[in-house]
Amino acid sequence: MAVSTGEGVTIRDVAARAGVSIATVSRVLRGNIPVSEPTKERVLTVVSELGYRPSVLGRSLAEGRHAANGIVFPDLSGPYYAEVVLGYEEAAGELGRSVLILSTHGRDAAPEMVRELARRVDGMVVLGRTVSDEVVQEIAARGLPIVLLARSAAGEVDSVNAENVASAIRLTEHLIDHGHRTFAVVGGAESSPDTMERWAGVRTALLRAGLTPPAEPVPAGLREEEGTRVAEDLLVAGVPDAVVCANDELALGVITGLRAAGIDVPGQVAVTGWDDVMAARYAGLTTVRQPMRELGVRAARMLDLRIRGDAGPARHEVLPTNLVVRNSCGRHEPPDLDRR
Amino acid sequence: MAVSTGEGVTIRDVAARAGVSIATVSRVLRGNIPVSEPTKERVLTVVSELGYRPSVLGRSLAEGRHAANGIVFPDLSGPYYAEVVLGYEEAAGELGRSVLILSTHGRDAAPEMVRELARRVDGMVVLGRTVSDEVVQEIAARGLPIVLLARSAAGEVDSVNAENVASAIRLTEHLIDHGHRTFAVVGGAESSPDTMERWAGVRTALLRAGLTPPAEPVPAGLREEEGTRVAEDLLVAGVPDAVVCANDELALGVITGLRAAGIDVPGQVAVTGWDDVMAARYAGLTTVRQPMRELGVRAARMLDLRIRGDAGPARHEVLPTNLVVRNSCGRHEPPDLDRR
DNA sequence: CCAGGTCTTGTAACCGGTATCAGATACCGG
DNA sequence: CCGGTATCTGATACCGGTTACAAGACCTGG
Repeated sequence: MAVSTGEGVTIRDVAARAGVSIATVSRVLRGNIPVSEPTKERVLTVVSELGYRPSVLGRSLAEGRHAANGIVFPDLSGPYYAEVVLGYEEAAGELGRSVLILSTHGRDAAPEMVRELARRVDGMVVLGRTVSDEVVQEIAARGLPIVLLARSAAGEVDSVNAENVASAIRLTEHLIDHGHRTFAVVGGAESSPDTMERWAGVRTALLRAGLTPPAEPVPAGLREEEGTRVAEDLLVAGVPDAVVCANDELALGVITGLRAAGIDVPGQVAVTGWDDVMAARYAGLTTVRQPMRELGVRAARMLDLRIRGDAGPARHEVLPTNLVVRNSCGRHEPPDLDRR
Repeated sequence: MAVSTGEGVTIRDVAARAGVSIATVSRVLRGNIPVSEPTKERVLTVVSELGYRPSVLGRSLAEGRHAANGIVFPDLSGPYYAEVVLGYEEAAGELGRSVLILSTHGRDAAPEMVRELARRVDGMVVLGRTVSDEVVQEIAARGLPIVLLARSAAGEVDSVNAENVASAIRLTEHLIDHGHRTFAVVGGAESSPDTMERWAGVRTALLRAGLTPPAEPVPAGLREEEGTRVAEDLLVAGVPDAVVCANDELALGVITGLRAAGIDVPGQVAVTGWDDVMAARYAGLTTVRQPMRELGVRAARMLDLRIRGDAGPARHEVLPTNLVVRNSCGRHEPPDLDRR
């Protein structure tokens, strides 16, 4: 009979009750070394009687691995990181690995928290600029597989990124086609390598068209409130033809701010975002969609390869993105509100 | 000099180099048992020379605890779960605990995955109806602290919930004030205890007003596409005055579907959601806001108490929610687009 | 000068598994 | 009937920590 739910039952209990040594129990359970049929059966019977399940800790200590992956991200607010993490968890789960998450929230203790995480996993994904390159290098040098996501590759470390430059060029060309001539770019800056690439794309397209790119991005956090604040600043500094924002939340905030001041969007100013979050559809925001979930999935698979011992030079994957044209960049005929 | 980055350095290496026993090293590092000043200093010197950091696995095995919490949720898509998880991670992090996540995705293997998670943590939060009560009870019976979130309390288990009934009554009364008389409720059903409570509230308010509540909710998953599908069904079955949806995504889908068929929302039909996601603001959706992040924080704290050995009867926290009136329930003067 | 107490430290037994090595048993052909 | 070889299995040394127990050094008061 099942004596208990299995809590506290150790391999020694099973061995004693089955009249075998712990080594034999281990062999039966792992299945990698042959055990005679009658013995195997006896052990399995006892295992199910006692509800025995090997301790994860004991096994991990003996095998020297955790069967767990980590992922570090700045924050989960906004759909972007949440989707990436979800894709990551799903893929990692299918590969039989648990997932430890760590959100840095820009805390000062972030490097120490990341190091701590590194001691609990067999490999980890670092999302965006959550910790410095030094910390990443230090951990990688220790032999822990790392995959960088949405972050320029540092040294010999694998990375997964969404395509930024080409999409930014397409987006900017579209705006130019609408007749827009003066541009502002908002948000991002060095804290986010992704946005730097986008701004480079915008710059390239403008120069190609013989237009003057903005000197530098208007500083702003990647949140709605920041967008409305920036809108007010733009009203004072002079409103450009087009405002290209680092992400959708920011763009939506800018639109709200401009409209509150009586400015017609897109009549007087075009505004664009990045990511294609759900609210972007309802606000008619022109934006660029990136395969958020897929980014997480790819990172998980890439990491798994390394954990399984795959060597070789660093790999860098770049996933394609899509320009999604809606109304906020200027009216089209007929107004296009679908998801494209 | 620092010989290495600390990888592979064990307590025995430190002990040997400092000329003491491993017990002494352990004592110095834990600080719970006095060690003479000169010895302590010598040990600490070696520790920093070698960059020694105790193994998480070794320590956990010896102490019989993981210093990690788990959280189980159905999915991360949509802001609701993401925000809850984020709040949870933040609070747990401050309490010095790592966070393991598990998304069930409605997989058949979910119970087994949850059991596996349970073997890796000191306690866990179960969100919504991800696994059956039996599994929850089984794990709780094993002595593992569990907190249920957004799920009716099963037996003697702690729980955190957002208030549902009173808000549903307020929402319904508001719709009745608008003059709506026939109602449909969409989505949820038994798979989500939260929605059952909401429907009970709707029912109560309708009965109080002498109106006939809908026999049962229109079945639908909690996603936009499901909403547009339901809208089509409603067109055939006859459109009610008001459609109360289980969450915002669903409501937005319904609105899209109805408008595509030429129905005026809110002119001909009122539609409401639940959660107050970002898109709800841009779509002018009347909804109920729940403190998603705070739910996660409370669950983490409650769990931590239990892990620290706090006994006593099961606790149940209920957090307040807010009715957020916008346009989708009927025109107000002046149209109210703010967040309220 | 000695019994008894305090401080400090080392020894070794855990925690719960895995894996190596060697011994026991059964089977084989010569 | 015997040595040699597979096949199974047990004993035990790990993995890297924590901690109970005991012992040695030193100090104190009677």
